[in-house]
Formats: sequence, C-alpha cells, structure tokens
Amino acid sequence: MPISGKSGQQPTGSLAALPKDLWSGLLANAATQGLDRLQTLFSAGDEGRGCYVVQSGALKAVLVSAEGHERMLAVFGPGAIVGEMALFDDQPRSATVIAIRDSRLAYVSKDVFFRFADAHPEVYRHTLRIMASRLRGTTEDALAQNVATVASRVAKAFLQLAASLGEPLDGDRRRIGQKVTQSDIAAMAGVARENASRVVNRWIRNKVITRTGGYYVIERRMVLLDEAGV
Amino acid sequence: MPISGKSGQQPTGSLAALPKDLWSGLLANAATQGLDRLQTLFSAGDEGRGCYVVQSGALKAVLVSAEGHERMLAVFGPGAIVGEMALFDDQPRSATVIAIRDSRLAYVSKDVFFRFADAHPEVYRHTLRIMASRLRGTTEDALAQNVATVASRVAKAFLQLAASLGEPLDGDRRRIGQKVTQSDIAAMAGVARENASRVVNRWIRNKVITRTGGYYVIERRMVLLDEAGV
DNA sequence: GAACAGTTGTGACTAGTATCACGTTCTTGC
DNA sequence: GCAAGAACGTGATACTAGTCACAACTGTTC
Repeated sequence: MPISGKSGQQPTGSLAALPKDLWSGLLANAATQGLDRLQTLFSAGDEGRGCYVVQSGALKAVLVSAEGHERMLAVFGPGAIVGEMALFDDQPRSATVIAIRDSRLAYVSKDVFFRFADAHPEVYRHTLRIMASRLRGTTEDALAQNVATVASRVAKAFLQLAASLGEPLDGDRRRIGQKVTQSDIAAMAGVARENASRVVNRWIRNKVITRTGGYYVIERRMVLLDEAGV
Repeated sequence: MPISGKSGQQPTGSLAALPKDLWSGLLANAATQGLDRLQTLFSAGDEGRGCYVVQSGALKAVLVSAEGHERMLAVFGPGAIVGEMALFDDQPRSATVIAIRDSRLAYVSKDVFFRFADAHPEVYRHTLRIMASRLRGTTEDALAQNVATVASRVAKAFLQLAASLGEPLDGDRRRIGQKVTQSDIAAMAGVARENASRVVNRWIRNKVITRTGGYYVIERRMVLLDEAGV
C-alpha cells in the first residue's frame, strides 16, 4: 500500500482505518476483478448492490453535467473503498467510476458486508466514522464554495491528488504518481481549463510546484494549503 | 409530527425512517430540553458527545465564514436528528445550531446510542442509510455549485424549506409553516440577499410562489424543480 | 397614529470567471 | 526523425453575481 498513512487527509472514502484483522476478514473470500485503464467500473444511474476495494491501480469518480461538463469528484488509490453508498441505501450509483490506470479490485457484496458487520459491530462503528468524516469534508467545502476563488479550488485539487496518489519525497515534497493533465485538474477543481492553467503556471513560476514529463511535484505544500484557505 | 412523510425528499438528517419501536426504545429514557427562539443549541467548534432529536419546533444549522458571511446549511423540523456526527467521530461540532422557533429536543448520548445500537443492529443500518442519503445530498449540491446560477440555488433553498417545514395544501401547493426572511433564503442558497430578492420577485410575478405576511406558499413546485435543474 | 427598526425592491457599479480564439509546445506512433 | 494529434499558454471579450446606495414598504411600540 504505497499511500502513506501520514497524510493529514485520508483519500476520500478510504477504509484504511479499519483494523487489519477486520479488514482481511472482510476481504477473505472476496472475488477480485481486473480493469484496464479507461475501462468503466460502473456508471451513474446503474443499479449497485455492493462496493469495491482498490487493491492496485487508480480510479476516478466523475459526474457529467447536463451541458456535458465533466466534473471529477475523487481519485481512488490502493486501499480506497469505492461505491460503498450502495451498501446502505438502494439508490442508483451517484457517479461514474473509471480506471485511470490498470487496476485490480475486490468486490464486497451487500450480503457479505452485512453478515460480517452483524458479527463484528466494530465494523459498523468504523463505517459510521468514515461516513461522518466524509460528511464533514463535504460540509467544509460547502462553506468553501463561497470563498471559492479559482486558485483555492485548484490548490484543493492538488492537495487531494497528493493525498490519493502522492508519493512522499524528501521534506514534505510530494510527487503525484500519475500523469495528470490540466484538464483533469480543472475538472477536479470545477473551473475552466484555461483558468486552471493560469494558476498552475503562476505556481510553477514561484516554484510552489514543478512539472516534469506530465508528473507534478508539490514543492511547497504550505503555500497550497494557504491558497486553499484551510 | 406535522411534517408529511409523503414529501419525496426527507428533511436532511431525519431519523423518521427508524421504525417506531426502535425509535421509542432509543428515546425512552432520554432527557429533554427546551430552547427558546434564537437560542443556540451548540456552536461550531464545541465539544459534542451526543445528538438531539427534535420533538417540536424548528432549528437551523449555520456556518459562519471568516468574512462573517452566514451560510445556512439545513433546517430541522420535528423528527429530525441533529448533531449525530459527534456520535461517530470525536471531532468538534462542525456547525452552529440555533432554534428558529421555541423548540423541545431529546438528548441521546454516545453511550446510550451505542448500547442501544449494539443490542439492535438495525439501528446501525438505519443510521448508515441516513448518513448515506445525507452524503448523497451534499455531493449533489457540491456538483450543483458549478451549474449554480442564483435562480437554481434559490429554487433549491425553497424546495429544501418546503421539505423541512412545508405543510401540504391542495394540489401540490405547499405552505412554508414558518416566517422566513429573504436574508434567510439568501443564506441558505449562499447568494447575496439582493440577488435572491430579484429572483423571488420574478417568481412572485409569475405566480410560482406567493407571499402573505411573511409566509411563502409554493404554488407551482414543478417550476422550481425545473429552475433548480434537478 | 407617529416614530422606529427591520425588511424588501431596484438601480449602478465592479470583480471574478467562463468562453472564445489562436499560437505554441509536448507526445506518440510510425 | 517526423507528422499528427493532444495538451498547454495567453490575450480579448462577455456575463454573472457580489457590493453599494438608497428608497419604499411593513409591522411594532408607546
């Protein structure tokens, strides 16, 4: 599991907090499934009766608005849990999830989850904790939306990428272990690609981030945190 | 419980879905507490070790940004559960909750909740369902923020008010059973009061909504749904 | 019913961001 | 290495929504 547990912020929806023994018990007999880059795991509107745990690779959750704008909601790295909301209500999938590199996932069905959780109530508590922290996150950026300048949203997108796909380097430098285009960043931040570009370049000029061959490195995380207005 | 269960959308965070017997078991020995209009139940940042169930009255959850802008997140009517996140993680309260009319609440402590839930795992499942639907809601309007025209956000605010505080009239007309100022609406929608005013007046002119003595009635819900872009 | 505070309506101005347009640089497959 | 397509950088423009200013209206109190 290359994703550091030290990052202040867990990747959205990570079940990493589940104690090892519970975790492995839950996945003991799980079927796994491979997915090639750009293949779709499921689409918004699909029926969903279970969730997935990312074992390797990376995926993104996206929503497409009526006008055809693609908004990226989250990136999932190894250890993240995907599509868990379908376990708890019977609503269709709320987003589309697509592999951004070849990936392998374990499948946990509703039945398996609840059978296991009924036997181990700690699982319920941990899951509730995870949902609560997610909810806290969305509440926070509900507020942030008001302050939402392009720079702060792009900064948030970078921090999120670093949390999901970041590989720590020396100091608190972090490399985003995945090619990411400015369109991707713009889609995560929910801003126009052109404006994301302007901000990114400003930061590159100021050495806040660097880019080599499509890979970004966050050089001065503090500045991003500051710009994000956290 | 004047709030109709027929509304398509449950008031945010309602525990109304809890089967009666469980519900009453959980509240059997709960202490209750009265709160006058404009009194604060708790403030963002407070320690919180339990949650409340609204028995009568109405409350609002608000966040105040650094610049002093007040953003209203939700309105709670009878049956709603408030501050439940504190049950699951140990973070401080994420919002401030204030009574908008004289209210009475039952208090459920962490201990009581977990003791009860361990004995009745259905409670866990229901709670997870509630959290999931909340999360779905916040995720949706995180996206909506992008498409966010003033009109769509104000329309959403009205629909939310109708869901939390609405009293059904004939047809699908709905009366918001509570005096609401345009500042309140603007705070819910996260827009400037002046701009909310312009939209509201357009709708009043088009008979989409009416206002008599501070009380709004939604006359043509379809139009609002449409404006909200749902 | 006069005075006052709170609320609402509306115009003028401004700031921030999406959009458009187009040239430049980088990647990739052959 | 070269050609074609993607991705990127940047200026000009248009539009949306926040802000300011102030008048009109409403309801409440003495």
